[in-house]
Amino acid sequence: MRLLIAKCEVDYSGRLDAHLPEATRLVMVKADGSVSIHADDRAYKPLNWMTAPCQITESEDGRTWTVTGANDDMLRISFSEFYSDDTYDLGEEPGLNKDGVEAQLQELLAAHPETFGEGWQLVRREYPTAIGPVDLMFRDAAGQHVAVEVKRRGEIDGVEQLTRYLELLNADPLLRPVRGVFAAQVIKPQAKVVAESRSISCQLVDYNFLRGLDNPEDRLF
Amino acid sequence: MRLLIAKCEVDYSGRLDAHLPEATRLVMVKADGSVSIHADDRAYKPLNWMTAPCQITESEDGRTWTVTGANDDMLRISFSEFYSDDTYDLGEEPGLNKDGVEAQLQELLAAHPETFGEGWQLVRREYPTAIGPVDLMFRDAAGQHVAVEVKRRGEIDGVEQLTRYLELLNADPLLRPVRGVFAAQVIKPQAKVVAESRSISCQLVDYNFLRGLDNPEDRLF
DNA sequence: ACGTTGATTTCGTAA
DNA sequence: TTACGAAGTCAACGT
Repeated sequence: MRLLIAKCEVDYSGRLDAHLPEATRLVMVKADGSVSIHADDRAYKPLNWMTAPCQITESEDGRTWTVTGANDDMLRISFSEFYSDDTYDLGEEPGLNKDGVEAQLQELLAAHPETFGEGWQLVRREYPTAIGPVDLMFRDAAGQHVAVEVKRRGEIDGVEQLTRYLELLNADPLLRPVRGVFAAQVIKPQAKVVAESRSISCQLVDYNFLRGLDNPEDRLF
Repeated sequence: MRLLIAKCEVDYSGRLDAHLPEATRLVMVKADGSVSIHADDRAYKPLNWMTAPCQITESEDGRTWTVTGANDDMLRISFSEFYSDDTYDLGEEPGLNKDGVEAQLQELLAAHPETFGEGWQLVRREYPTAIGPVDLMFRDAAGQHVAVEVKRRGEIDGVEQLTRYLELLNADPLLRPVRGVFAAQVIKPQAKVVAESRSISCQLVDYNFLRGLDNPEDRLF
């Protein structure tokens, strides 16, 4: 990884055109060739960047870099002053472990249909439809189909999604009638209102509790 | 801006839980207090981060940082070795100018109603409704109102948005009937299916061609 | 302060 | 490879 602190001007042209007037910034070149230009605020996002794979061409005097990427993307950096220029070997990145995302929630709910009610049985996860897969399809104690949309945070989008699925599923005489359940760790009031106005019931899910069912030793009490 | 190259282990807990095993990484602390941890690949995204506002607390021996943000977000960085530690004053960031985003597409389409058909006339941009502005409102050759939703990339969300507007507009006896057109540089197949099932027509837009109409000198041939 | 919308979104995953 | 949905989405803008 090469870290440059320098006064520079930047032009990007590709999916859009963008220009950065001259100022002092951090220019980061990573081992995969990617380049990013950071200002002294906003943790997450560089002002400009080029994702790998890309190629850096330096001008003879080293004052201009032309970075070309896929699809005519081009980044041009014109340096007017260098304050520091250091290169480091960081070695292998062992990678990030995440825990608590939607996929895990879906997995846990598939394994514990009783969360929704007695006698529920999983039909399948990612139940396919013409407009995409329904997260979970169950049959309730009475054998009626129930489509479940799983979200970490329940917002209106999720209700819209489930509504589209239900429209489609209820057009199928072999499945009809299909109920809908909107399951999430938190459900925004607006989403709840919209869901209920469409007879979709809402189910709050306790991720830590469900995880505890599978790993009783992790359980706190 | 403070740049640390160090061997470290990181734990994040907040909206999810995440763990980074020990490895050498770049830790960046910006002037606004935000912290990000970068590996030697992926231009754009840090492995872990904390957005401002947040507070950094160093342990007595300086080997552990606890960064706390809003909403119980916490990042804990445990350092085992420091390779470099430099602080720079970058000064003011004059800011980024962009060109070619949705706003421009909307502007170009407003100036060129013939993109949609002969005899179309613009009623107005950002046509106001109770649930927000419609990107473009036209009258077609027959004088019928047409609401246009403009996107750079046409996905299902945009169709939903337009659908909500159309519902509302068609409830107004002075406007009714209002047709809908979904205009984008690319339209995803699923979005197209949903749009057409609701009698919303799809219009692909060539940004460079439209821009060429206004700046004939830029045109290539 | 909150909600909505766009983004050079990026990133993962399944078809 | 493509296409779609999620993201610790982030960030800007309007109410």
